[in-house]
Amino acid sequence: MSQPDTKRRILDVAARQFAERGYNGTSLREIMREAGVNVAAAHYHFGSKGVLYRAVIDRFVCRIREQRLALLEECKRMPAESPGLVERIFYALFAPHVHLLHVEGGIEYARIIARYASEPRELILPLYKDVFEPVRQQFISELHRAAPDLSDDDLNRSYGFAVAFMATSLVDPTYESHSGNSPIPDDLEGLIATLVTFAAAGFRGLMSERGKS
Amino acid sequence: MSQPDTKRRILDVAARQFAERGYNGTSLREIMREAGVNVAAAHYHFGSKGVLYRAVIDRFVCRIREQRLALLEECKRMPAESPGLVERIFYALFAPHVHLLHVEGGIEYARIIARYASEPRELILPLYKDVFEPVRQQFISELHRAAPDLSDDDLNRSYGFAVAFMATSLVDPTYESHSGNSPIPDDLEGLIATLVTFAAAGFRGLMSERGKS
DNA sequence: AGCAGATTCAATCATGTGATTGAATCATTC
DNA sequence: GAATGATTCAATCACATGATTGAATCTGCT
Repeated sequence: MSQPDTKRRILDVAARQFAERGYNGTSLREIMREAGVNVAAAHYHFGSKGVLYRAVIDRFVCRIREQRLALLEECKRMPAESPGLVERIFYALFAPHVHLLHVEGGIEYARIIARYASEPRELILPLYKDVFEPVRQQFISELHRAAPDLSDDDLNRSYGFAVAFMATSLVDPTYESHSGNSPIPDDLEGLIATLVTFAAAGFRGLMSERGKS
Repeated sequence: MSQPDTKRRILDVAARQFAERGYNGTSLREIMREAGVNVAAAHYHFGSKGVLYRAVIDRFVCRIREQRLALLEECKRMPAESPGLVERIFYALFAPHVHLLHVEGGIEYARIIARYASEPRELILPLYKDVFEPVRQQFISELHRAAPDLSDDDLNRSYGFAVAFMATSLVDPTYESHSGNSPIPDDLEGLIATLVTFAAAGFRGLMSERGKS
């Protein structure tokens, strides 16, 4: 390679711009200008804008999936009635995502994921089928084991709630305008603890509410 | 007017398309084609694409704000130690939004709000300052009254969590692919109850967690 | 040195974009 | 029924978009 690591530089700049303005709000030309490369290089290395988008995500999505499933595996070895099981399940969901923020490029990934549901369907659907849906099923079945009385609908909703506020809490564009701080604190472990406490308590709230009548 | 209610038809079609593909994914030409009107009509009636987007939102955003503040007013008249106060606060946040789904055009509005944070900054920032931020402050101060020991950070996070999963739970594009159902159930009251239970329990979980050490 | 394959480049294609213009059409009022 | 103002229209502007091409350049190998 003449330029050192052109491909990597494209990926870095693309990640930042996709995170900032979304897929439709970002143009290949703008990416390549910031990366200092010709527009054709993007097509040479990736083939199309859509493939580039997917490549940006693929740099992180697999590692985080592995970490989640590994943590979930530990949960599976716990008895269903273990006192902290629900907390551990949500920890397995949140921790790998939050820990990514201390990794180079992790913030960009988190912001891309936060706007994931708003991106063009044809872009996100294959990603969902390949990666997110299998993970989701594992979590749902583990949540079911922890709360066998909850309906499928309640389980699906709870998981959706957790994913939703995990993703958006890290990137809330309004957070800085009311609180002075960035939505991403220095104390990542504290943030994870807050996420886990809220999600587990909410989930347990549903459990006891359904147990009433 | 020659065509009956051209302006209204533009707003309806624009709402559907903005909800489906977002601001950058939607073109004026596509809107006007579906509405059966000339492109220039959009500029005649609204002035620009950005103003049209704002007009689409403004049709609903005020009514829902009034409803929220009215419900919150009732909370303010309750003593801080009232047993169901937290639930009523979150009810005031969720119910007006969910009830919108039974109103003509309400689903489109909900979907637009769900992708709100992903839209271009210059579009959403004025809307946030004008409408969402004042409402947010009222809710935060009421949550503070219900939980005086929680830090500002916890209050801000809790409110952000609640808004996040309220908005996304109604429009999750993947919901139909795992559960058979639409994310919007027939039983809106049941959905509201689920949202309230989860949010209030999560919030109370934070309260008791912070009270420990 | 010279070859071959990988990489980068400027230039261009076809299409789509928001916006604007000025003429045509409509509805209303006197 | 003519005049007036509101509305709609086809046509066009200036520019941005993703993609492609073929020539130039670089790199590593013999």
